[in-house]
Parts: sequence; C-alpha cells; structure tokens
Amino acid sequence: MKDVAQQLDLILRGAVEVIQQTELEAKLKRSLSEKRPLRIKAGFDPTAPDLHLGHTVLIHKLKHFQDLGHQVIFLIGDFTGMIGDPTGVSETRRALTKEQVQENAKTYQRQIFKILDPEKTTIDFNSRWMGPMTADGLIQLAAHYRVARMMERDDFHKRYHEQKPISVHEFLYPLVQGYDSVALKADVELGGTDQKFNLLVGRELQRDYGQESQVVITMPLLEGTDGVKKMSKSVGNYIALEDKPGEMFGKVMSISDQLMYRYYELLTTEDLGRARSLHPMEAKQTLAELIVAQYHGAEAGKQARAEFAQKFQKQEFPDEPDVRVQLNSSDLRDGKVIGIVDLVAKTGLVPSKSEARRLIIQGGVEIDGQKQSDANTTLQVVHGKQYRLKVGRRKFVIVEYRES
RNA sequence: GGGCAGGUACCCAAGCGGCCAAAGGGGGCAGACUGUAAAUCUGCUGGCUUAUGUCUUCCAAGGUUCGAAUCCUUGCCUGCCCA
Repeated sequence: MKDVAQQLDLILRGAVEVIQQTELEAKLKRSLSEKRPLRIKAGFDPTAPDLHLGHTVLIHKLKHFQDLGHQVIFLIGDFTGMIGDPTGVSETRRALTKEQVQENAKTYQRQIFKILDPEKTTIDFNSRWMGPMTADGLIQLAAHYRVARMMERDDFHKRYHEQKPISVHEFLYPLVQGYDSVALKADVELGGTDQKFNLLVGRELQRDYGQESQVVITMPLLEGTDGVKKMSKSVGNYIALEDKPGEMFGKVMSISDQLMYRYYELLTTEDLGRARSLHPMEAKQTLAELIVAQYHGAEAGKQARAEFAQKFQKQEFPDEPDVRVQLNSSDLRDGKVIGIVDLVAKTGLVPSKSEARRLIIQGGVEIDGQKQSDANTTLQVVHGKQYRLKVGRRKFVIVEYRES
C-alpha cells in the first residue's frame, strides 16, 4: 500500500470538498499501520439501474480507493428508494419487490464492473438493516435529529419558503442514509455535491451512536448534454453507459466545446493541456472515441468514429440505418403509392402524423437525398427497391416494399 | 376544526362567460449558419382522412347557460394564517 501522501494525491483528484481532510489523513495513517483497509461507502438508487456518465464520476472515485487497497461498498438504497430523494420534485415511490431489486442489482453490476473490480467490491442493500427495523427503532433513530437542522437542507429550505409541499417522510431520507453509515461503520462516504447534507447527517449520527465519524468527500456533478443541468435521466440530457456506440458517440459530439473540456476533466485521465491544444472538432472526436471505447471496447470506439464521419461529415447514408421499414401492399394506395406523411409516421420516429407533416413542411425529410417539403407528395414505390429516408437531422431509415 | 389563496398543455405562467386548442417564457423539434457543434436568427410545438373541418383538453363529478378554462355545488389535492 502506498504512503499517505501518495494516497491523498489520488483521492483528492477531482474532489470538490473533503470534510475533514485531517481526519482522512489520520484514518489513512492508521489504516496503514494496522493494515486494515478503510471502508468506503457510496449509495445508489435502486430504481435507476440505467447508469450514465454522471454516475461514473463517483464510480471512478470508488475505483481510486479500490486501487489503493481499500474496501469499497456499493450500497443500493432499496429501502430509501421507497422514499425517493426529495431533491426538488419528489414523490413517494412504490416499494420495489425483492425480485425487482435483485434484478436491478444485477444490472448495476453489469454496468459498474466496467469500472470497478468485481472481486474487490462489496454490494449491499440498506433494506438489510432497515427492513427488520421496528417502529420503535425508527422512532429512536428519528430522535437523533432536529427539525431545524433538517430545514437547513437546501431543498427543504427552499421549498419551505416557496410554500411548496414537504412531506414528513421525506425527512427520513437523510436520516436513513445517515444511519446506513452507522450500520456499515463507514470510514468514508462519497457523494455528489448535492448529497452534502445527507453525507453530513451520517457524520453526526455516527458520532451520536458512539462511532468515529466518517469522512465526507463530495464530487462535482457532471452537467448533462445540454451543458446546464446536471446529467439525469428524467431531464433527458444523459449519456447512458449502455447507449449503443453510435448513439453514445453522437451524443458526445453534440455537446458544447466548453462542456467537452469538462468531460475531459471528469471522465478521462487525459492531459487537459493537450486536449486544449487540439482543434475542438478533433478533441471532441477523440473524447467521444475514448468514452465509447471504455464501455464498448476499442474496436467499437473506432467504428463509431468512422460511422460518424460518414454520416455527418461526408453526409453519406450510413451502412446501418436506425430503422428499417418494410411496406406491403396494404400500406399502399392503388397498390403503388404512399403519402410521405404516412411513410414518415410509419417509421415510428415521430409521435403522430401531424408531427410528421410538420417535419416535412419544415424541410426535415429527405428521400434518396431529395428534400421533400410538400406534405401532400406521394411516393411511387417499386417492388423490391430500397428507399433511403432521412428523418430529421440524424435519423436514417431504409424503406422497402416487399410482399412477405 | 375555522378562515384565506390556489390547482391551466412537457414545465413555469396569463386568461376569469363567446373573438380559446387557450397569451408569454422555458424546454423540445425543424430550417439557415456551422465543426451533426455552441451562440444567433426564423418557423413549428393536442389528435385526426389538412379541413378557413372535426374530435378530445384547462384537478374530478355534477349543475346554470344558446354557449363555460371562465359562474354555481360537491369532492380531491396544495400552500398560508388562526385554533
């Protein structure tokens, strides 16, 4: 194991805040002398096993600890999942069944083990200790914290002053998350900066329960593809680890240059100065390739890059379309023509025919490279011939008429 | 338990008897411009056999009216104040 200074170097990289660094140093020192790895905890939502790049900022940090020989605990908050973290718009969620939780856990593993070492990672569930807890236990737990302190939490505070609803059970979220640290005897808890309050509750509860307080390390929140809001599935500005290579590449390419450097900083180990010295377009493609390669392999990265160049730089139709549509005679009028509105609607890439019509009128549809902006146009389809349809900016469809 | 203010399209928010499929903003989509960028400008943004047509929408259910998002009743939900 490396000495304290070397360990700190890696641990602090990219971190926003460490509370308290002196405590961390003491823990590291003791860990070395007693040859006892630290217990590093990070909690995750059980309902969203669709991990995206935003989550990986934290997972990479876990990996750092793991590489330093510490014990990483990947905690799935299946109990807290019933509450739903009350950040802004919150709703009480329905409890997941054991089977669902297990399934989600599997999905998590498939995804996180692209970064973490499966051999060295402990996966736990907070229902393990919260499930059997009695109402008595919960009352006792709740007695450890004050309402005024609770209201210091940013979003509670804000909602309170904006006269927005806050349900009592939402207070349980930080409380239970904090108690998880007690149950796990965590030495360190990692979280996004938005988790700071919850993480600190853990420190206080541990102290109250007679344990040494955990060190809290916050990591920056990764902005989503819009460059403004934090990456999240509900906002739809995310890049999922399981996005297809082409899609993943495309999403990275559509971010702003400014955001690109942020991604370099938080998602890669590349030298920032070098990235900045490249032409932005080149730098962005390199970044996109790197990211695709991490989750799909080097070959997929190269391929995605080549396909991108074909689709958008040379403006050629890709080898593989996004959608294939097969028409048969019942789709055709008089056995030979189809209105292009119907055709576009048939691809399933637009939600309604009105939307298809709009898209056409606005010039967003091409057939075999010809822009079609008259919504009343019909297409003569020849049996067996393939038509190349472009819908919107980035969707490609092959249409074929064939009797099956 | 009592009083008050609210609940409008993906989100925020105007409208307070017909001119309302409903202003404005955000978001989204498309076009121009580009590096598939970003920024900017323009347009679109309930569905349908695209029709100056029709159907379904303004928390829910009833009611008043020739006509209701708008008025009344009841219910549900939210916030504030008083107890």
